[in-house]
Amino acid sequence: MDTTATILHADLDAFYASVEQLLDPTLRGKPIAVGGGVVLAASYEAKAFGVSGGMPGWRARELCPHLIFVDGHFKKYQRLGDAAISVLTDFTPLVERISIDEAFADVAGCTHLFGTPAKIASAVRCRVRTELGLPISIGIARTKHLAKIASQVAKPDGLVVVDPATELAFLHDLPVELMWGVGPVTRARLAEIDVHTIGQLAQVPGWSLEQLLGRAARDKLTALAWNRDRREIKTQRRAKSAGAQSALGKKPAEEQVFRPALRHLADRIGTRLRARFRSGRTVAVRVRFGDLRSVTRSVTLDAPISATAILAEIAEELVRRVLADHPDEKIISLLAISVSHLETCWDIQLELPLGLGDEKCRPGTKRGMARWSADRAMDLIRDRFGYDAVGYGSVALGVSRAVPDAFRELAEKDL
DNA sequence: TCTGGGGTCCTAGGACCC
DNA sequence: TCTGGGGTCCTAGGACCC
Repeated sequence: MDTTATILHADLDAFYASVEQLLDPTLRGKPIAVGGGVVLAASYEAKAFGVSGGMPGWRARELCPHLIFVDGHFKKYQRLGDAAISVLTDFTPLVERISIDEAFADVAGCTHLFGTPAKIASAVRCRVRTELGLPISIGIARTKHLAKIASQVAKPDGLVVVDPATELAFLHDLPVELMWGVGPVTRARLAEIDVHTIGQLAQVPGWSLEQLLGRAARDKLTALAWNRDRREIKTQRRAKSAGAQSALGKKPAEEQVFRPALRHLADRIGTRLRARFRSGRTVAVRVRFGDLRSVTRSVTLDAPISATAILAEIAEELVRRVLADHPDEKIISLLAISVSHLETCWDIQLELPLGLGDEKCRPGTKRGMARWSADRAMDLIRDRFGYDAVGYGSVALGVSRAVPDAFRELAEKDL
């Protein structure tokens, strides 16, 4: 077993809000929120009032009357997030990016070049601060789980090293909600049996924990509470599904509402899939009603698909099924489509110029292949002239964009 | 004043096969 | 006629993460 702490977890502090304060110095030191209807990110000054991401704007203003709302500079987030990650990759190629603003790195192989992990982390923090102007917190430990917790403890703008000799002592005093996999529901369930710290969790008998949380959760949490995290750094991760969703406000549950919305979602997903020569066998829709309860329906096909029109037709049929099963629901507030069981079809790319489809990969029929080709032609036009140049544009469909596409793209994983 | 959008993983029941 | 058990896949719902 490794006895030295070489895993870094680096996490940009209040990332979007920090970028906005960087771009506009008059915002520094003030409570700000990126977004409007919904808070997408809050500065530390705003968090001090209880403002947090995902919160409705009116609620945030209620908590913090002087809160300043700013529009996001989403393209800049992507560029600065990439730049911060590339500071890490200047030290080691063993970097696992978790999201726009967060990554693990294993520096075991480069300490002879750059010094101790703590020294490397200090250098990373210094460079991100001076070159990009952003605060970043880093945790260092022997495992990913511990490093991640350490970076949370280090925030804001700090560095915490967990000495391998005192890991359990460090871990066991902390509240359970710092563990990866413990959210509001699990935290509340644990509180019912008077378990609040990771140390207390570690003492709960296995059968009791299984009864409370299920077997997988028990196994995961006991492993983490006893510091038996065996996860390795994964430099390449491909998405297992691709989806898109759109909040609608309160709309009547009718064809003329959900058809254009589903077209637009199917188009977004199809475009992404085709760009990476991916397609999927399972299509799922989610319909959220007026009271925010939601229902899903899915279907698994014999052959994978990626054509917008086919995706849209299947999604429409699934939504009709949902509405048929819930005849009393008159209002829908959100629609989502997700495609999973993804496969890669490189051969379709090679044969496209000849107008031929590979029997294994095409969606069922010649018609499917024709649609794929038409979609690809549209994709190529958009690559040159922009997304709205052609096709089922959201404007043409009367679909409102609650959130800019640039923001959506920040959360997309590699297909 | 009523809550965004991108994902992953687990559970439980049922169908179906051997 | 009733009995058995294991494995895989699909579906719906839910918790969680960023």
